[in-house]
Amino acid sequence: MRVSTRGRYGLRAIVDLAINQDSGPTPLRVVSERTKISEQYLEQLFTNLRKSKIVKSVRGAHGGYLLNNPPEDIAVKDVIEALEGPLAPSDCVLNRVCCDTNSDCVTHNLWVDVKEKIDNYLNSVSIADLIERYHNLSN
Amino acid sequence: MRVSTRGRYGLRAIVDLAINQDSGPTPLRVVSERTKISEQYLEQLFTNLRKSKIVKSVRGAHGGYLLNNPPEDIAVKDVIEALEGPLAPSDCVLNRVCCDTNSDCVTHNLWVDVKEKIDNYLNSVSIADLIERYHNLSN
DNA sequence: TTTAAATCTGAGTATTTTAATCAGTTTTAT
DNA sequence: ATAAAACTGATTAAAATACTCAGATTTAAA
Repeated sequence: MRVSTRGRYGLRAIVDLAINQDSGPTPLRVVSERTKISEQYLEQLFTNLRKSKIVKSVRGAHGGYLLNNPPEDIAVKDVIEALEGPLAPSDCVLNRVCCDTNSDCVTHNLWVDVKEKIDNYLNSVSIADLIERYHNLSN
Repeated sequence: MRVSTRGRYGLRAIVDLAINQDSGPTPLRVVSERTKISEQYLEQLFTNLRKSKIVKSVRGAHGGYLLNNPPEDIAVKDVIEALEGPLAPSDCVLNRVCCDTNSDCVTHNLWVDVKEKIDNYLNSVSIADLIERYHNLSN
């Protein structure tokens, strides 16, 4: 039950973008320096984030990435799903066909419920929330 | 964010044991037949379940496994943790040292909260609950 | 007292997933 | 022109997962 580095690194990168978004597009070189995530790995992650409309890109010299929406309107769930696909404790949660070849097997609904709990929570927390909570810690 | 087959298969095996526990110890051969999980893989899983006191074993001919407690008193969380160790969306949730080498990094508390949500839910559902919910579906 | 059914033990292996790199091409401000 | 940046697709290395294999040990019953 682990979120992969794609999701975790990507989320940290998005938070980094959010904090520094005033100064125009941020190149991945800079995000890489600040987050210590390799630039090439970030490129891979940002391909997904762009396709999912979490960020928009500015190509060429002085280009970089910008958030496509204000941090208040980006849920953590959006970012994680962009990078990892739908969260599912078990494959049977996504497919019609159940894990047990029995369409209403004993444990199927449990995993559906677990997914719902996680989805609801990650959908309730925005990038702005993360930043605010972080600042509150320092007080 | 997936529960491995260890956890999912193990849970199904425990439910199978719970349903059939009246008739004395159940050998893994029989659990294997009913659940379609290979007997050798079940052996591996039941080693963990026994060490975690979820089941007790009766060795020798006519032996098998029994639940160590009534199904009402076994939480799904107990079974999953016995088979997979503590659930953690990120390593930093378990270690003192945070993912970001910064002891209060932006995303750390998020993963702590996710773990808490999952733990609380899986702790609130017992094996007896699973069976009851399953029977209700058939009505 | 042999036999067969079962748990128990530890190793080994094949597959899949994850994490990351590599080698470029294309775009664009200066 | 040049340099800085996004973009693309392939490849590789490492780790985790999902098993299997080959036995040793225990015990009820014939």
